[in-house]
Amino acid sequence: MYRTLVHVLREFRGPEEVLNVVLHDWDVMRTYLDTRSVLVSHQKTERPTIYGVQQLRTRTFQFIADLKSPVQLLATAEKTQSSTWRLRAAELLIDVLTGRQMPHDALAVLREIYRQGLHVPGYQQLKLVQALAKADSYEIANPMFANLRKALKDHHGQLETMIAETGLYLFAMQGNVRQTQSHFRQVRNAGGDMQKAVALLLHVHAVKGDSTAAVAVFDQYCTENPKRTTEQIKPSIVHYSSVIHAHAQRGDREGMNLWLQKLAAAGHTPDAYVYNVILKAFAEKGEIASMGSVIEQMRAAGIQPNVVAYTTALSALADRRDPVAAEALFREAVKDGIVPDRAMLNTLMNAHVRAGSWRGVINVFDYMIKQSRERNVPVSIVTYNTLLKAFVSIGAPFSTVFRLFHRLEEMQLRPDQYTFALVTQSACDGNVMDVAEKLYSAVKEMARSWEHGVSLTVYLATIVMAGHLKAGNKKRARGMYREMIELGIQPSSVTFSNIVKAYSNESGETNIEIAKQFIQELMIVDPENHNQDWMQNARGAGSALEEVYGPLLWAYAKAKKPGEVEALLQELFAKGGEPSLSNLTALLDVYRRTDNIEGVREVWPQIHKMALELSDLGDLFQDKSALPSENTTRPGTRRQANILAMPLSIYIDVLSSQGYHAEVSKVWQELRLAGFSFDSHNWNHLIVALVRAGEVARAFEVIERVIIPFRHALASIGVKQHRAEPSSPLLTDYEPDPDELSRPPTLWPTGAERRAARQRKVRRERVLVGIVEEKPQDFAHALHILRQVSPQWDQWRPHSTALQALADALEHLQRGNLVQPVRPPGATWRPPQTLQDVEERARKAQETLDQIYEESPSALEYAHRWIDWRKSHGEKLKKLGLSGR
DNA sequence: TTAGGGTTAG
Repeated sequence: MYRTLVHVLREFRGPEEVLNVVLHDWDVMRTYLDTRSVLVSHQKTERPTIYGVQQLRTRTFQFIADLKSPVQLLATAEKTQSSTWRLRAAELLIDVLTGRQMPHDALAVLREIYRQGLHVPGYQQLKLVQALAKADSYEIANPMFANLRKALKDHHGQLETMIAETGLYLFAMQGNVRQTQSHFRQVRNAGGDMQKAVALLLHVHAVKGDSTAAVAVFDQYCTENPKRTTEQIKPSIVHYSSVIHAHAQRGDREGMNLWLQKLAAAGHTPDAYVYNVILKAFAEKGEIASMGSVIEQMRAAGIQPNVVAYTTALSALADRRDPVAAEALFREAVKDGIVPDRAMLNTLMNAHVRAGSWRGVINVFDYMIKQSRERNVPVSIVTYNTLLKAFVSIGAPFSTVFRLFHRLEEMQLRPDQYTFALVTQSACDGNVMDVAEKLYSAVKEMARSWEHGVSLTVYLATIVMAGHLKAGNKKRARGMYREMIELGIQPSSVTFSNIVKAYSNESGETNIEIAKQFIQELMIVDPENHNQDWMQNARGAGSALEEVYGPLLWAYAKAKKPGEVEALLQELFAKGGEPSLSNLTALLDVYRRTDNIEGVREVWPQIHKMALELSDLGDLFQDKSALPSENTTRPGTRRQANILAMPLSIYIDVLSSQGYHAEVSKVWQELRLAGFSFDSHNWNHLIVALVRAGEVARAFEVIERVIIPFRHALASIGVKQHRAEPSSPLLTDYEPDPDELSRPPTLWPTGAERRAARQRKVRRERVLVGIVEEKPQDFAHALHILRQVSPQWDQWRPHSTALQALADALEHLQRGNLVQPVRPPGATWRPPQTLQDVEERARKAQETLDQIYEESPSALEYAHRWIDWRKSHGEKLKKLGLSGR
């Protein structure tokens, strides 16, 4: 009867009337609705005949959740309803909202009823703490739990058990091992639910990546053997999956496989959670192809990838700095029926942040703000942290970042450890180390009590230490390192990498030797002290080794010491490291610097092959055509497949300087056909290579047809001031503005450009004095401005080495000479033999000049400007030695 | 489906 009544009321009177009737008949209704009632908690297992109870409960909750503003309703009721009514309403609303994972709405209800001088029972509040913890809102959940525990400390029985269980949940989710263990004992002693308790104890070790501890807990408390001790339980799939998670978290694939086998042997089939843990392990290692096959397996097993699986895959694409692939996958997810949530949108936004796609960042952010207004749910600190990261990467002045940081508090958003890390990073970048130290101390102080939900991590300590190293203050860096050890913070491979980098980058043999010695000491295995814990991370020991050895490898490469590079690589591989794009490129570079063409020819194919494997994203997509194609003339929208850019520049440079011009052209074509894209450095190297090949007209053409249009297209993307309210989080949903591409290319520095540059400078200064205040409501405003004053397109220009080569060639042609190709060692060049020869060459030189005038007028102007500039600055240039780019 | 998975910092 109630089921029918509730439906009819909802249909004809709306959700408010549903609530009214439920509260009016509360004495009866609570039997069906209250979680603590016998009917609800046992109906599933013991009273299957009254299954309608579950339906009534689900539907009623759903209808009540449809209320526009529960807080408003309670506020109005203050004048019209009794305190009993209001209290019941609050309890019910909190039940409904926590149950539907809307803890922040539930919190608003709690605050309102508290304002009215009424108090909700501890049960609902503890449930709310758990829901907040599940939503990662520890900064709210922790103080709330601390207060509740104090207020309820005299209660015994059920509530006491629930306090212990809530604490267990809260600390397990946060990875607080000590508190989790202590609450686990409390739950056990109070006779709480051991299935849940063991799962949470396993979970805390999983979060920490401590697989040894997880296995120990499993062995102690779980057994498939029916003869169990009183404290043992029969493990469920949840327990197995936590142990798998623990292994995944430290990048231990063998351990994962072993526990997958155990899970299967116990009669379980991997579910969505298990698959997602595996997926995450591959995502961390950047193994896109493996992720593709896991997703395929999921589908074959009848488990459709859900929003979590897609978010995991998106984060792998964000790590690759590939926002276009991320957008394509996001689109495929939506097509697949996924409803994107906050985490998924944050990940998409982060993909843009990592790639420096500022327009994409602002678009997703604006979309999320719009959504949050419509749904009346505030945007979380995670989103603001991601935006803050954009400010830090674009190089926003510290004053700007600091203002934004303070604004967060005004907006009642609590900064967390990520926020502090980002602001501290900005302080280090701005070389205000005393401020960085102060921020560090503030976090250290907060971390002393768990209530703040902020912990002092290896990230923050590494940021500050690296800041001191970059400022050249080794003494303070050492101090920070000592403090890490004293506080029991395990330094990571990144910490060590920064130390190695600092010494490797300094000139002088001693420093490089110190760096080498430092690594040797790190590698000494002492099982007693567990002193190699730094190697354990989700990306695996190989990646940790790579991070530590990397800076030294490059230092030896720059110092032209191929023997040292080779020896170090061998050592790295012997220790368990693997050939990577980065370490092979260091080897390629040292061979280039020492003119070792055989070495180059040996390494390049390995790099090429590796890049092909790494850049293959196809497996991730169901629809293989979902990825936008290459070779579009619009640089902002190309898939970022430029992982080969640096080794390619090195390779081209070697080949062309040794006279192997046909090979340059061959490799360029091959890579283009394979779908790789080239960056500005590649094109500039190609210009130099073409001049070395005697192909001067084609060298000019590269500037005319590639560099200038790219520069122009990228520059004009920043021109638009207007920010429309986005209807989609995807940039690719917007038609490109035809104006952006059709405007004729301009040269720098023409009058107009110079004016524009001046304006940018003025605007940048306005940013410095606090553009943040201009639109206080709009957090992304400063980024919107910065994006325009900090032009990423500036690298799309002819570099000085390219201009130098072109200018030389031009003058050579103008004197009537042909530009002779560089020849391979041993090949001979025949000088002109007769007068006819000379005339013929002069005629050809004139032809080339004509062709350049005809086809590349803008490029030619660049070269002329360079020649003029070189004449006036010739002496200075000689002194400077005309360094590289 | 009230125990487990995804988002942000070096």
